[in-house]
Amino acid sequence: MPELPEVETVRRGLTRLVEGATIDHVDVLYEKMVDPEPESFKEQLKGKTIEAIDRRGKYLLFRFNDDLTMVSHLRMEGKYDVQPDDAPITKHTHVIFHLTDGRALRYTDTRKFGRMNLLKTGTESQLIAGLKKMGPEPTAEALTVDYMTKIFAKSKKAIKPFLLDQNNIAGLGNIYVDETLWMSRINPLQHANTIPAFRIRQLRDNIIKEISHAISGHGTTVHSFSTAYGEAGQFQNQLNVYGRKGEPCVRCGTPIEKTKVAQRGTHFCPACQALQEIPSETMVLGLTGGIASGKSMVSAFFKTHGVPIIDADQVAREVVVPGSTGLTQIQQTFGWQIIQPDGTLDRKALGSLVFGQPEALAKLNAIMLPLIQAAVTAQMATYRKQNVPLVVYDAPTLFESKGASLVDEIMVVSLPEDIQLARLMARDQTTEADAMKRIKSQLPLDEKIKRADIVIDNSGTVEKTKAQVVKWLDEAGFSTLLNTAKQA
DNA sequence: AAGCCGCCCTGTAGGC
DNA sequence: TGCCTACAGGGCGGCT
Repeated sequence: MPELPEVETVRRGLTRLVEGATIDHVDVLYEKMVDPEPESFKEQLKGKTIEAIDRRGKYLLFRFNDDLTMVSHLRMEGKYDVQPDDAPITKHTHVIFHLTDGRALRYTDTRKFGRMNLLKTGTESQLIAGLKKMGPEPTAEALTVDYMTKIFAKSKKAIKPFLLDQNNIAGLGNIYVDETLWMSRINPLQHANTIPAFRIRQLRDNIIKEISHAISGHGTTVHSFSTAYGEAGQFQNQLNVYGRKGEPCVRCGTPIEKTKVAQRGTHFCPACQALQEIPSETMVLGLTGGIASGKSMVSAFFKTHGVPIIDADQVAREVVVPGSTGLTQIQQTFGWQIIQPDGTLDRKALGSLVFGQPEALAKLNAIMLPLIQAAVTAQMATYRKQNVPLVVYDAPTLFESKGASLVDEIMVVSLPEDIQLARLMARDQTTEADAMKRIKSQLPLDEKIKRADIVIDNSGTVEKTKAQVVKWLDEAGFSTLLNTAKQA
């Protein structure tokens, strides 16, 4: 089912194959496919040369000499291919453009949904209903934050059919809508006018990014799409939710669900993309990274800009202070030996009990993780109530401790392993073997990067790292925070 | 006016 | 094995 990236892939392929070619004559085998009626359609195209092939949204625009344009929509299954003129025709071939060079450009379409309209060049944007009202192309230049904000405020529609509507944004279809909503953590049923400003911005960035990546990957092959060369696209290997019903969410591990929204099969993660009854304008940024990666420095940098920090390590200590239910549960599970004479938790003793003991560690996690999650969620709720624009959740084990679905965006501080090793050895005065063991005990960096929205490269100077954070703050719409810090 | 639904088509997967 | 139904989904026309 071609969406914009597939149509663009077809356009590029066809341009290489038939630009400059001249039509000898045309056969129309399925009359309803063309407009005007076949006799006039064939007559007008006789002897015309293909000067260029353009695209607008999911429409192809064949430009001929003498101000003639053919608007072609592939709909669900339409395909073009170029064959020697005498090659046998297949069952679902409906239109054949015989070229003067002995080849033929053929249009095949099993379900006959595609349409071709022939008209005077320049009139197509008025005469073709779909082109007349079509929204901007999903590029950084055409799809502005201002425009998005304006159209979202005006519509009560569920976001899924809203994005499928070509009058709002050109080129998105069922697959890329599911994908970009997952990337942006928006429930497909969320009403457009209830989506907070920071999420609109995320969604815009993700749409632009996803469409351009898909074009680079020559489109997605699901069911039947193939390029003009008859090759399959590559992008289906990069889909995160579409067609992945029941498989774990790449980000948080919750099984992907499939439902029906606006008559369309709809895939989403029920944890990451929860429906927001009372949408919050507060954005929570999850900050993580490997040991000695420089995450703490980035966290401190946010703090100097007045961004509140929720510190996962600190919360983990708070939920086991003397008298807490957390400490009681741990004592009941592991015995009095983990309680010090002053009533506090003996971390060293507990550590040695669970180190290298998967079962004991699982028991400890079963006690700790829900307590930490509850405490963190409560802190987030407080900030939301105060309408704080940005909060950072600083969590070294964000993914391992199931924190990924609690946050709105994930930033990973990244460092090549050799530099990380050197920094860790210098910081903690440990041996190489010991430092390596600790690095290897964590989720691998490339796995974290795969699940991240933003990666901060900390292999350079501190200033270079900070500059990347400043750039993100600016692009994410928090430039006022930067100004505040400068004045302070 | 905005939003919802059925229709256009055919092949295929899954249930019984 | 075969028959039946549901499903795939882009865009448009018609209805509320």
